Amino acid sequence: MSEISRNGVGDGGQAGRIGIGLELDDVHLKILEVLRENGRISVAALAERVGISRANAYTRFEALRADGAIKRFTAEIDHVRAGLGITALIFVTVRQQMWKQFRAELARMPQVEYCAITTGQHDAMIQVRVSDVAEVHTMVTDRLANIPAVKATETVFILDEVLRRPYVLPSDRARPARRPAQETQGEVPLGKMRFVGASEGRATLRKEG
Amino acid sequence: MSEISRNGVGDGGQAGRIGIGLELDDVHLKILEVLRENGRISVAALAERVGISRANAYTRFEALRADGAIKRFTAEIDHVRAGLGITALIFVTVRQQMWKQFRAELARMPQVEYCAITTGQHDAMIQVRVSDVAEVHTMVTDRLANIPAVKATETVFILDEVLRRPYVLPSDRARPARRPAQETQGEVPLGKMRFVGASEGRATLRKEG
DNA sequence: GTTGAAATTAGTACGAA
DNA sequence: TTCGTACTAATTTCAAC
Repeated sequence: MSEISRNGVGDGGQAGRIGIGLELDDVHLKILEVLRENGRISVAALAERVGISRANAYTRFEALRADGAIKRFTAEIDHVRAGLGITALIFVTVRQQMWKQFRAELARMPQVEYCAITTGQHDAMIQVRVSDVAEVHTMVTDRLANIPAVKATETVFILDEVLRRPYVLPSDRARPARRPAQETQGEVPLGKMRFVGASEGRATLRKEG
Repeated sequence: MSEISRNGVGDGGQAGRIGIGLELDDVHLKILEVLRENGRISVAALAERVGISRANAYTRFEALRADGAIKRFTAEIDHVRAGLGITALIFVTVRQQMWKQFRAELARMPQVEYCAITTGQHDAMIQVRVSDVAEVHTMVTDRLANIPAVKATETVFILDEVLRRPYVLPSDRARPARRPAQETQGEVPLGKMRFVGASEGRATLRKEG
């Protein structure tokens, strides 16, 4: 139910300022690294693992929280054990200028775990978790189809979740500089690698919601 | 990097056993509910919020952990503030019987936050977080395209993440029984609601990886 | 499954480097 | 800023009920 940060594709090129507030240094990143693996670690143990004093750890911990770099702490739950063995992705085409309504309806659907607005053929992708396949059908034909904002949907099932990392951090990609790209440029069938941009009028969608 | 549980679409219809081990009752679910919102809450405070004794809370907390219903605790990090402002979805068509290789390569790509095997037109969806759009291009044409297992890709960008719930739980959908479906059946353009099954041979893919 | 008291640990405050 | 220490509050453990 929480609004989360925007991934401005438009302003991403400039990069530069990481946050309006806190400037994250290596120590901050290391704290985040530890915390995403073990969200329940004590600040004392955190300080030791990062190699700073307890007082410093408390200060930085609070700063990261206050700044919003850490949004919240959560338990990762095994949805299958919790009785929600079915996961589906529903790609939604949304009628323009009806995003506010769409978002409001989403908030009222507890089965929805994630929703992102995307470029490409569809306008949004939502991930739902339910107990059986019939419920997916009910959701799509009963709930989504009744939202005027929804023009069309396409549903696929998730057969297996191969990989889930708590959160990717910049420090993860400690690659030795940028790799020379020409080693592959010649032999790779680039034609099979499609990038799908937004359809017309989508650039303004974010402002409406 | 962690393998996570399978969502067996095939065995989902039978439902029934939630986990081999622990049978989750209402108290367990309430504990999970609290924990997914606040992963750092003390067990003492948890006990109070759930309405049980502390000793009981400790017992159940440990049981949930041991059983695997709680997989881990993690900090939700604002990727934009962390310097990874670009999120993209890459839909991948994987050459059959090369899943093991595909998974191995995935594990070596730190930008990948999530990967799921899906039914439908493509075989897998991966979500990546990077600092700029150029890095997406590099990833797709440089890394993914070099994996023999990858037949084709389709990339879309995430413009906005509208909703993210820590984890959906069965107790969320406290709907008053099953809603009568006929109220909508007549008027909804069901033709616009597509369900996309797996292409041939996909049913066996999970065993290979 | 609950309560209460001991042992441990966490969180705060503050002076010094 | 960061560190180290001392102080206070809270949590966890363990016992008996």
